[in-house]
Amino acid sequence: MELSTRYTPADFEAKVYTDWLASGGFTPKADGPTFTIMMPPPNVTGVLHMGHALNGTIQDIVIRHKRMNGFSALWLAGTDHAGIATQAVVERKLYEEEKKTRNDLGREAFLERVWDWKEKHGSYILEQFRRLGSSCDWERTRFTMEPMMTKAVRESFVRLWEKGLVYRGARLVNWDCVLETAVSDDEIEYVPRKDKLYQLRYPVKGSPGGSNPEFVTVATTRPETMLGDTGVAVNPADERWKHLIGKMLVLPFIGREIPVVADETVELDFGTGAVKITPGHDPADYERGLRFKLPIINLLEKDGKLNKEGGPFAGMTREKARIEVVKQLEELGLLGEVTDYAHNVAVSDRSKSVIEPIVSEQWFVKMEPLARPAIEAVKSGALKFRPERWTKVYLDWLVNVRDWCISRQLWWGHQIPVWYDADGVPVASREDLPIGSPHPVTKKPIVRQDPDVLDTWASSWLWPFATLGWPNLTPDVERYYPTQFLSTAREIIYLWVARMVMAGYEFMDHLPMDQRCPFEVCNVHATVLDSKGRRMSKSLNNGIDPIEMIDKYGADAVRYSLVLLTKEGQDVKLATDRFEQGYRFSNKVWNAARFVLMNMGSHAQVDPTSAAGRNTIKLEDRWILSRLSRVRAEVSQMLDAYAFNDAAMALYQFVWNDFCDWYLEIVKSRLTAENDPSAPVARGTLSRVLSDALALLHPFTPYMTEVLWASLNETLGRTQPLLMNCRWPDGRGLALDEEAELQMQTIQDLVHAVRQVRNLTTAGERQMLAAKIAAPNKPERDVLQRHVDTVRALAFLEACEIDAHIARPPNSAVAVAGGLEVFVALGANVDLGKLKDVLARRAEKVRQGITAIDAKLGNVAFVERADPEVVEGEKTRRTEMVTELKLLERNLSDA
RNA sequence: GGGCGAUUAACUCAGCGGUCAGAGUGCCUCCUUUACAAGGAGGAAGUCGGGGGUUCGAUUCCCUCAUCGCCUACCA
Repeated sequence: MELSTRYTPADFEAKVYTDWLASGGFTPKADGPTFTIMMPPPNVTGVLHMGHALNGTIQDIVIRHKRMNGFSALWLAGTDHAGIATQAVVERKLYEEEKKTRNDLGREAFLERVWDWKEKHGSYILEQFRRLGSSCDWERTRFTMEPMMTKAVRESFVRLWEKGLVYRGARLVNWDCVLETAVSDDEIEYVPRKDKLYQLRYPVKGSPGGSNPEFVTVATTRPETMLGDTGVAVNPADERWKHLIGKMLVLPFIGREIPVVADETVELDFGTGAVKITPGHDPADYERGLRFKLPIINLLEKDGKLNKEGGPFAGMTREKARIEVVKQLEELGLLGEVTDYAHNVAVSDRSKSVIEPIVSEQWFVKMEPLARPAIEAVKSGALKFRPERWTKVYLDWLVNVRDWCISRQLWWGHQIPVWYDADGVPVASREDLPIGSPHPVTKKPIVRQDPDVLDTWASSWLWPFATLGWPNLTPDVERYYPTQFLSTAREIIYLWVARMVMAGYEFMDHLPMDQRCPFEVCNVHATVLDSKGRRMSKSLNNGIDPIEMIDKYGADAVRYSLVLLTKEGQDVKLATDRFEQGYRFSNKVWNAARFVLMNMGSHAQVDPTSAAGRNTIKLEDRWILSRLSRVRAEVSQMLDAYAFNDAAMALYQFVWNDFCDWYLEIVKSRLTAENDPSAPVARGTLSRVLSDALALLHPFTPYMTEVLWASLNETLGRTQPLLMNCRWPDGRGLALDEEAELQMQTIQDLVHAVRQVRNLTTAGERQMLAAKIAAPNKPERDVLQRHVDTVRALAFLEACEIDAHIARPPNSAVAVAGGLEVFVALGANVDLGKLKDVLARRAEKVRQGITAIDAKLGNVAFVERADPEVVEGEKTRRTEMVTELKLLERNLSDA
């Protein structure tokens, strides 16, 4: 295949993906140990954002790495029906296009619309994951509302029901008056708002009327809720109100008599020190109400209008009622101060309407018994968080876990599998109970199913096993559960992660306890922020579209950039130009591969690790193979430890710095020279290093490496499977070669010094590109003399003389590298000031270094207590520095 | 109010008890040499947020303060 000079991913990404699918796709092989990842199912309404792209990249790196390591690797994807979000999307569309509400259509017809929408748009985000290169087993793609999930949801619900963990009760829930549904605490956001703080006066029962009645003054931001007040709380230590504790107040408008109670949680210095208690519409008051056994009064209809409990205000919207209540209190002289007040208001995530806490009949799940094993899971080490600190977040939530309100007044979702007889006796059932059929317990006819649906998380908490076929103990359940790795965003640690762990322990009870935890590792990935450090959000319109970036730079570049930028779990500020780093790297690999390929052809190759290879191998070959050996081991170990950033960095440096900057440059002359006896082994080394490097890079940049792999196979006439299905490099024949690395280091230091001095002068100032090098140290001198051609080529020299001692030529530029001196002769009238400055600066730095070391070595405590190796190291370094300083000083005085 | 994280080069970030503190970008100088100019060679650039402490030794560990961010919480 002809490779373009520039890396153009758009040319091949789609084709490569097709090839992957054609080769059998990403279905895990039937044998071998398994490794499973469950993708957090994105909302069907979702569009890929940077967080998804990062998380998709992480999971794909892991699964490809495991696949190459011989695991039967399953990455299962799917989407979440996302109750409120999806229903809202379809409702909005319905209204925009037909001016109809869901009630106009009726439940069944509306649900058909939602399914239509899902069929049309529901795979969009998974297509986007595919563009990223995600190697999910698409044959096993799931949806949280498909029949097998429904079966699992019912099974889990009925089991909890049978254990007495499901209960129905009048409880305070967050009510969305626009969507007319309860929403969980997790679906609420708090927005700062400027409101008024009103003081209301409640007359004390039996106090003299007329001009000087006695009042208790309370403060509130929601005066209309006073209609539902059933008490007033004061702090028992409050001198202002103490004497009224136990007295009754008369609630204006309603005339209800309500007690003054003593409650230590009332702040003395906020408002008036007296708190109205509205158990029906305030979470804190609800708690207080329970404590003091106060009646609960519900003031609101489902749409937020006041019901008959609102007395004269019944039928008004809550906004109107607020205005009216205040007005009429004022007229009665019962309104105290009104002050400006800034506070946070709870708003529904979906509808953005103000949340009303409201008492409502809901289904709940008792969480405490479920939480216990989930807590134990982290304590026993069965579950590990990465970064570790998230363990605490997880535990804090579980230890203080509150019962889970699982009913939602929506249509889109799993309808609660509870049926009632005519007396309203509920029963949960795995199978539908048709109307008229006998109630399994009371034997009376069933009259209706509960109209509510379950919270979305009541299906997604079953994701790790329901997607495999549970409650049936299918071969997939047996084989792929429990999973090994979960990667997700921090904000769903409670919503999803903790609940999956609970579900695993609760429902996978055919397994022993130590095999029930649904995943071994929970990786909490970084949050991607915009360049100013704000969250990327639709409302701010500050998001960077990953697909746009893929179009521009390629999926590999997007993946590599994200991994290079995100150090495990640490938030990352992102700007579009950051993707250039990944692109440049991809381009570099691409071109390095092109270079290798164009030097292969039909030329002879010798495997550098073979006996024949060892006869003709040269220093640079040994060196790059040693570096390869090192990076292979490091990357393997880092990926096993899920240290993606470290692994990507190590590969970046190996490919760019070691392979491209040094090895390719050194080896060029051997490849172009005619009949160089060391050329075949150079080619062998090139193809070995490229092969291994492509394989090591494959999990990170799957598309590009696959194309280059195919080209390499073609050029070498190799028959090899797709790189995706190849084995992870095993390091066969490779070993660390300390000697080669040390000798190359000497060459690199010298080349660097020559380039330095070269670049201090212009072409006109140099008589010729000739350097004289003084290397008094024999081992160094031998290495350099043996590789003088390499030095000459890399330092762009025409001539190079290396000797033990060389007198400094007149009018020459000097560089000092360790114990080496480099001289480049210059023309007669060249100003050497610039060169002297460099030497002087360097000398100063070395002098400071020596002073610092002397201070350490002069410190008795250091010499006695520090690690002997450290002391020895300091001494060695001192000797080297002294040598260098001498050379620097000599050359400074000469010049 | 509690908890967590961050503060290192102009910018974005690594490092995290002991080699004169690193990368990418940007900046300066030079180079069209046949893998790559989205490249190559070289260079400048940092009292590692402030203050204490532990230690022979602190950017690294502890305390504290400051600033920014996130999560949590019943100040009505």
